[in-house]
Amino acid sequence: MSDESGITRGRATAEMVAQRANVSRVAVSRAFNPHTSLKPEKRDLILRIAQELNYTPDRAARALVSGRSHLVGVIVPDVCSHWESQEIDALTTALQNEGFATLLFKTRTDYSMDEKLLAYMRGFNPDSVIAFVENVKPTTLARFLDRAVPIYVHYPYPGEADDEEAGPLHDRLNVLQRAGIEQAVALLQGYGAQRIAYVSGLGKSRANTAREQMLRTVMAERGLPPPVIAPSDYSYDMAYAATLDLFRIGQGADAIFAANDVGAFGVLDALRHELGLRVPEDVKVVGFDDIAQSHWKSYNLTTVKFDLAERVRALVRLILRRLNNPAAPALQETLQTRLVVRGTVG
Amino acid sequence: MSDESGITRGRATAEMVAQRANVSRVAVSRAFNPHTSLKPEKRDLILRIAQELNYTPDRAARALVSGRSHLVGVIVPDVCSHWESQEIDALTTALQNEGFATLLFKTRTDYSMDEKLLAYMRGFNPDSVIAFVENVKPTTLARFLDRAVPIYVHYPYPGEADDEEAGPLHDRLNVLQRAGIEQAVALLQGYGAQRIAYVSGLGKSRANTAREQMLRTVMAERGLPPPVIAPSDYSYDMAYAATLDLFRIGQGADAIFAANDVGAFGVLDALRHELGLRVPEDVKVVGFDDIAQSHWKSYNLTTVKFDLAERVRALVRLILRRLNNPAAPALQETLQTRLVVRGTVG
DNA sequence: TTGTATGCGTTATCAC
DNA sequence: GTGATAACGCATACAA
Repeated sequence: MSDESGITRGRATAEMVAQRANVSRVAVSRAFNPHTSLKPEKRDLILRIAQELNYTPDRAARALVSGRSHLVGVIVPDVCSHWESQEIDALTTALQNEGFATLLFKTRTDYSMDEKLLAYMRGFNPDSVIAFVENVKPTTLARFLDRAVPIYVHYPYPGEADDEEAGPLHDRLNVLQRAGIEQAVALLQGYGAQRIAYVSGLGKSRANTAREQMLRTVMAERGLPPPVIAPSDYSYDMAYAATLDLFRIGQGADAIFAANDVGAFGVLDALRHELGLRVPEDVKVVGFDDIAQSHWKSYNLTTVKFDLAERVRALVRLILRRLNNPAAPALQETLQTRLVVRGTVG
Repeated sequence: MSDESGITRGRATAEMVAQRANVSRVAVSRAFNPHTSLKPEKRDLILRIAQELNYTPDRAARALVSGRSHLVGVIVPDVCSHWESQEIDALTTALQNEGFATLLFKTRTDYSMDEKLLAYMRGFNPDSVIAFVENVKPTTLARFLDRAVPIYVHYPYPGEADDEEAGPLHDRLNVLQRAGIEQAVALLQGYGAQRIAYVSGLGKSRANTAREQMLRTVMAERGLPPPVIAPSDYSYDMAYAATLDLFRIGQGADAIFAANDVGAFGVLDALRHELGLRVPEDVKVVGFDDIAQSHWKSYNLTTVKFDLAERVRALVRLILRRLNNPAAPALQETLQTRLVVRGTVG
């Protein structure tokens, strides 16, 4: 617009940098792509002038021609859910270090990931998409994201991992929950618990059903009666109410396994502040996730831990490997769990 | 690539839709821009075929020509900080409804928002940028984001709001903290508290210093001695430690005002679980934010509330109004605070 | 209402 | 090592 005035208003372009440096437009492009060949002094000059002019290559234009947006879509039902906010935080940091940016999308809280959202997201051309929501089929995801690489977080059912010799159909992160759950049940058993209840997560969620199945399997293996299921939805309030029901309407329990830490907090508060029970003397409690709040004194929760840092590293590895080699067969990473012992079992 | 095969591999393009619908490429573009003129039946046909082919306009290409990326950059030091995660969540939902997407960027935790990040962010061409970090100068933000509109969240000092007749220099959201703080101090005073301590947030943060100044002003107005300052950094752990110091090394207090709710949780746990004091009988506690956890039974915190929904609506209004009228003078919105009374004062 | 031509800022493909 | 030229996918001014 005001090109003729010599004053740079608005965004600087490669053309403008080229003019000031007395080089071609293409040289400027090369200066910003390390693997290209360009005389070092020339590159330095260009980069210096670029900085003076406050120039950065436009990623939209770059995406158009290179097919890489350097955007990673992340789909979550709830950013403020504790575990997810911590994962988003770590993921964003990691992606930023690799030259990517996190693009956030929210689903409805009822987990109904509709095609509308996927179509909407596709418009932004993410290079990759990570779905925290377990109930979206990888095929649906893939159908809507032709260019993007979906990463699927998978929670195998007991025994399922053994059938995987054929290899997965889609890139994914397998979260193996057995180790942590076994350790938790052993600890509860060691302290004399017999009647173990499970305050569930959202019924539809695969993470929840896999967790419940695994608990059931492990308890059976160790000679315990099947767990009593108290239906909940991962939330504090619902877990609180479910615990009241369990003891007022149901038969109570020696120990409660919550589907996540936030739920465990609801269980603890219901036991202590409304039912007048002591933890761990009267009832023992175990959670799932090991979020930052779990070590707070009011809760000091014994819980099954995912290693967040390792989980994020695995996700980033999956993304980068797929981007570097689009034709490679489906990739897979696995993540273990383990028990963190604190004050709610003893 | 395999255009000739008739099988649509990879991303569908407007050209392909046009061919199938026997219309020009431009008609397809028009079909997706409601304000353009196109015969309704033709538009319907195009949209139907687009859906069949799984076509969505490429926003990168659209951004290139329209100058609108429909991306809103959000800069945060910590996604998992409770207040911020709730704000990001609400903001993402609201933006999504308006056709925008949230682009997340993380600063260092020491709040050193360096120019490197801003240059990095600029590459993605956000239409607007919201900075939660208070210590970045609006002018710096504006310098790096020629095309984007920075929205600045501002916490006026006591009395400062009166000088604003000249109008602000940048679009911003003013958070007026006086009302909520006044109500809190009045309540504390009503229950006989005299020696009030302030467990601070991060010293450098403007939100914190403004909060502290306002508390000091209000207390002076109401004839109370100045607050004892216990330095902290918004975190649970640091607030916990600061509280121990306050009572073991310092002179203690009748009431503690924490700079945020999470800090208040640390204060509560330190008082109850380590110092053996009762709340509210021995010490009264007030927080700031009213995050979702504040109503949990273990804390049940009396706190000064921002209305999250209103705050997000104000931010979205600012963004849209600026985008619709780039030449308008600096815009401003204000947000009030108020006290939510629960169990930690009484 | 519709189609043609042009340009957005960049990278890839060629030449040299 | 370097520069011209052609895409990338879309929206807009203009002409019809």
